[in-house]
Amino acid sequence: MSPRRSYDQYCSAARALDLVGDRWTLLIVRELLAGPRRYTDLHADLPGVSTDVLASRLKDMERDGLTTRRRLPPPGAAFVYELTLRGRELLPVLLALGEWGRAELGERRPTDALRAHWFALPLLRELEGAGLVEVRLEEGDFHLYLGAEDGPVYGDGRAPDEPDARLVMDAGTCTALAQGESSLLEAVRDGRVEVTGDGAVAKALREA
Amino acid sequence: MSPRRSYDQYCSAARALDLVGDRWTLLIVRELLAGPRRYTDLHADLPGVSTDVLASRLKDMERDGLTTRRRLPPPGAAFVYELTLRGRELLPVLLALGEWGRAELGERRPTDALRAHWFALPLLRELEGAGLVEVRLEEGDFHLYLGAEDGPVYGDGRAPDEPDARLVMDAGTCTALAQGESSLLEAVRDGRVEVTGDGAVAKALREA
DNA sequence: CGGCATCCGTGACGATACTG
DNA sequence: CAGTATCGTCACGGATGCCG
Repeated sequence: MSPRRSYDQYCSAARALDLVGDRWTLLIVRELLAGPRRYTDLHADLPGVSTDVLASRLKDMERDGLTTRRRLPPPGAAFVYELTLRGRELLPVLLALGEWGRAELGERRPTDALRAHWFALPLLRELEGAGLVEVRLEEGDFHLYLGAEDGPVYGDGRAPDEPDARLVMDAGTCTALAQGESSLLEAVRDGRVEVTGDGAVAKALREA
Repeated sequence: MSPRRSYDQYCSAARALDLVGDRWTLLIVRELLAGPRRYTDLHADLPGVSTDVLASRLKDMERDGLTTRRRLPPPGAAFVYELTLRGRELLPVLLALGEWGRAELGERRPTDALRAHWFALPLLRELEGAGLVEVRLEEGDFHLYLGAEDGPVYGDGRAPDEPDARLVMDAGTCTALAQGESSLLEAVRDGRVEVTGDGAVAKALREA
């Protein structure tokens, strides 16, 4: 629990940084945009964060209305952390940061951790309103909920229902997309992304 | 000089936070969006930052290509710090943070510092493409460059040239705008903002 | 006087160990 | 599984000193 070290500036950006400017906080938000996660899962997908800092951040975020802590129903009764609506509204902040950070991404360094759903953020803006999209990579699968009013923005693993589109690509194509070196449309056109599914987006992508 | 504490994640948002996630960095960017500033001016407009941290951040930012250090011409030959193009590209990040932080702004606390040009950020999106706009508040004046390809995004004090529009408002109206409680258009319509000038925006605002 | 560098006390951070 | 406890280290904030 931090004693709230505020910038004490009457500026909305400074106020935002008072709440989400601490180390790890925005990356926790990025993880929780994938839906409810348990403490251990968060810790596993945030390599480098110490257990006490993660616990402290989750308490701060709950106190500040960004997350809620909920007990899962009996079989497997664990606690999960979940973004509130207010927390999910941080998506534009992460999108802006991710857009800016593309130029710094470069090639993957040997020390860089990687999770499949981290590729969700750069794809979000290219698939606006596409419904449910499943993406299969060598590193794993994830899915995107596009146009959803509430609930998670993306999720780990395969889509829970039949997706409107399914994208299969190799690691190189995926990193090129993440770096902004090529657009999704270009990658599809070059045959580097295999598109299946019956949704409108799947058809639009195949026709392009 | 920091030994670069990276998140080591192959994610563009994490990469961005590697560069601008340290305390004070994004607020220094906010200050430099107002154009070249001297060390002492930065220190004065960032109450709470210690001298060594400010010097260290400026070095890091220069090394990372966000800022440049330049010597002013002879009369008053001081060093000024200035954003590079890459640094100015952080504007969308600050806009997203500012938009999200509006809900946390509330009334001004007794401990809150305030500078007139901090009100520039919330006004930027409401005056898109408006040219040169001067704003006069009780706390001081500032001006906005809207639609400029490069150069500062806003500046302290009155506009250097005849502005396309000049806005005069009281403190309450300005804080209401900053909080998003009312739009600029509404405030003009309610007679809480006095609009003068011959530019297209000035006329459009007056007619609304 | 502007632009830092140094020193120092406090607190945040990261790693590991441990517990209900 | 979900954290708490402990500890060494480093970053931060404040004050002061130095040097052009």
